[in-house]
Amino acid sequence: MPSKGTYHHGNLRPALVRTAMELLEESGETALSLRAVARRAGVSPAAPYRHYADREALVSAVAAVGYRELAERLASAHPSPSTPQQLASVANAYVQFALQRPALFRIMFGEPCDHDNDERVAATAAVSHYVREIAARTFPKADADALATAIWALVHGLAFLHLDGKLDATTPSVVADRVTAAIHALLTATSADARAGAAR
Amino acid sequence: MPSKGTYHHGNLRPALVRTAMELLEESGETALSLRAVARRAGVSPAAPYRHYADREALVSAVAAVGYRELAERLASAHPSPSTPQQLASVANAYVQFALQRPALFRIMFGEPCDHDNDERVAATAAVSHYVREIAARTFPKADADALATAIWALVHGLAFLHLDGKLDATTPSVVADRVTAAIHALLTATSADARAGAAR
DNA sequence: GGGTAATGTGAGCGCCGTAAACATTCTAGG
DNA sequence: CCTAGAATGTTTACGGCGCTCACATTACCC
Repeated sequence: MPSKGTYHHGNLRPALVRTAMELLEESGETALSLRAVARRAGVSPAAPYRHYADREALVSAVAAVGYRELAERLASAHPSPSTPQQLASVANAYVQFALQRPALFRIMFGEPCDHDNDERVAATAAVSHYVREIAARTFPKADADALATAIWALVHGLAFLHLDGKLDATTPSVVADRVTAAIHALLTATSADARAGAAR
Repeated sequence: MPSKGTYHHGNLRPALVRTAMELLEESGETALSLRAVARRAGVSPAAPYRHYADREALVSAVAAVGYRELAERLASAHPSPSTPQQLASVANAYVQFALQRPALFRIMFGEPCDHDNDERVAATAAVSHYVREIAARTFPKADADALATAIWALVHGLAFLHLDGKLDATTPSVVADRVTAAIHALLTATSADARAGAAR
């Protein structure tokens, strides 16, 4: 039970990532400086170094919670998709996440990641595994790895192209339609399975 | 015919993008500072501001030549693809470009782009149009726009996932195989056309 | 040739990441 | 309980950055 003299913050480490997250949503990725985070957390510029080796380490921590939130979002779109439509809705959730939280998404994927961050590689591995599960469940006869890769890449690419305005996105619903259409095209690929499960 | 007293560089504007490009290849994107570019170009830190409004403007110029070089690369993979195999080879060129020049690729796609840069939007529009052409030629009966979007997204996503180590890439040839496999899956999608043109 | 626009310089502001030395608080072990 | 050390936070400082402004130099056009 802290909050006495305020010399020691009491719970800085998690507070830093939370603060960084807020700053990210409010002011974009360029504003995410270690000093700004410290300032907003009410602490001196050097304090964060007691908990994170450098700026990159903090950013990685933020990215890690981003991965978790993305995973939750996908799961809530559909807990365990096994039909093409369900797959499409998960794909949509992925792209919507990217569009609603562009700065976070860019931090997660838009810059080189240090491979020795366990928290981060674990989180991304989880997403990867999740996609693979979906692919295997939806198209049991297909090569799960290849299919999962293709699906993830397609969705990921859609997210990034929209994020960069390369696809003249307008409203979210237009984006959604486009995503669904693209997914639908891919689905038809694994013909045998798709014909059994797809609506049309 | 310059090179007298060296007060005036004589041709700074293009020299800046060239220098920036070199710096990018040698030292990565984080090292691409306006000051570093000016230093290497043998000019004072404030000089670039006579030619580019700010750092972002110079980066955009670099990105624009990146788009042109990417377009050349794709064209040289195959001038005007009209079969699935040719399409796959172009896709491979795209991913290889991303892996061989990661810093440039990230500058092109990994950060928000200002929409009022004519040079840049023109260049990206060219790539977009090129992809659409390929799609239309390879699968004349398909919805060219949707298909082009799906193909570009798939390839773009593959590039980025590899770039971020999300797909445990090993050798370039492994990457190539994966790209080809993914493309092949997508190709089968537009069933009617594909069955006429695909090798199997 | 001389005036004006284009181009480059220098000094300086405020921000950043990071390090080192120092201060305060927490926590175990005697 | 009390004290030594480990944690945690502060201060100060350094160099690099983007960017601006006043000024110097050069090029170009009448």
